[in-house]
Amino acid sequence: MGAMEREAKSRGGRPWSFDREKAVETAMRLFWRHGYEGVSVGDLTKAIGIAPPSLYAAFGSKAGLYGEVLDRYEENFGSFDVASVRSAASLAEAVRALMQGAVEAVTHPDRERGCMISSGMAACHPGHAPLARDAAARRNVMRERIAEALQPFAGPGVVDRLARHLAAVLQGISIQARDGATPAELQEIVEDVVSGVAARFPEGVG
Amino acid sequence: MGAMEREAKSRGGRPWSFDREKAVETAMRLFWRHGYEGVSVGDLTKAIGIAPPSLYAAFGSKAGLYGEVLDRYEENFGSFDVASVRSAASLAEAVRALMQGAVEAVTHPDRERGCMISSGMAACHPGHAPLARDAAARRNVMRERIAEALQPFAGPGVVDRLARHLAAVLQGISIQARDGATPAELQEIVEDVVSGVAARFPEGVG
DNA sequence: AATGATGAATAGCGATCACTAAACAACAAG
DNA sequence: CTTGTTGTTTAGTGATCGCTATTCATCATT
Repeated sequence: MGAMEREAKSRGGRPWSFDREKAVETAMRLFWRHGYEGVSVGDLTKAIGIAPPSLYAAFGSKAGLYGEVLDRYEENFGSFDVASVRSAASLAEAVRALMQGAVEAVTHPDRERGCMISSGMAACHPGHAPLARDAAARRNVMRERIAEALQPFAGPGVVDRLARHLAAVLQGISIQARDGATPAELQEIVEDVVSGVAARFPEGVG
Repeated sequence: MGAMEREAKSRGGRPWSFDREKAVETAMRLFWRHGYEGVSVGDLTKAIGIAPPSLYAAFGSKAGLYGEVLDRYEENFGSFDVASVRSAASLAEAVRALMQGAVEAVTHPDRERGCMISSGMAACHPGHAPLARDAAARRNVMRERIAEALQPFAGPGVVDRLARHLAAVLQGISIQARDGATPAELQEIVEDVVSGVAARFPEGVG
């Protein structure tokens, strides 16, 4: 049984001179703002405060660090409040809860604007195609998570189709947030979508 | 009056060895697929079939060529069929015409998928910030054009707000088209948006 | 043909890219 | 201590980046 998880048992040797978590966080800030191709290894090492070999020893490659950043991003910012969505009183209210959370996330004053997953790695150098595929896969997962969260409110056909619709709106909201749209303006989009859903699915619970 | 347009009057000297229009088209294909930072000057000169100095003589810089590509892109693909939108029978039908055209554009089998403006230059190296600002400005113009096309169907408040909503959906549709969504799937998004608009603005003409 | 203007080709600029070999430093275990 | 392990440091690797000085080729004009 036991999941043989050996606690950070010292393996001997020189300890890390930098905080790995903080390094990922620093890299996230850079990648979030400038994208994968807009950040060089030199930018990363300078911001983290280490030399290139340390970065490669810890993360393998620039792409490896980027992957770890995306994992961390999804853990911290990529997931909406599923509970508040599923406990909504109607499909329209569930959509509102979901989208309001997203608007707050992409316009949070203390963070970079936009969503790393929604509008990240849209186009890139052919050599980075694996990263682009990974980004597309993460967008797909995001859409599936939206569908799951809406499960209680309608049948699978309606839910999957609506999830794609909402994913599109959220991706557009991410871009407009980057472009400087105000939270109020983005909230208007949310209200319009909610109104449309409410009109088409009046009060019903699947 | 007179728009002093002097026809391609030979100014003496060696003539261009390459077709400038075709060069822009070739560059467009590359930038469209791989983004600005994903295409090198070497890629461009190799694809066009010229040496770097010729590219710089003709376009000034990589960024200059990119700008010319975007101008050309907007002329050819960036504008929807305004006439068919404005001649629609209702606001909902106008929205359908507008969005259907966009879906066909971003999933055209003979062209690169997605929209260069909608999902281009979302994040980039700080040194390319002017290009990112230009891209954001073009997205803004796109939104204003949508609003203009919808003018006949509602008051300015409704139209501007709806234009932002539609712009977001179209930006998301561009990303999903790149990610491999089928035209039918994207068309479902359109129908959902149209249904919502129809429900909220029944048959009315502003 | 001679002249002047213009584009094209060769070759290479300095800078930066992602990445690493080799030597040193800091730990645990013996 | 010595030995082994591991991370850090210095100093670079070759490749590629966007771009250009120079020279040559091709045109219109004289």
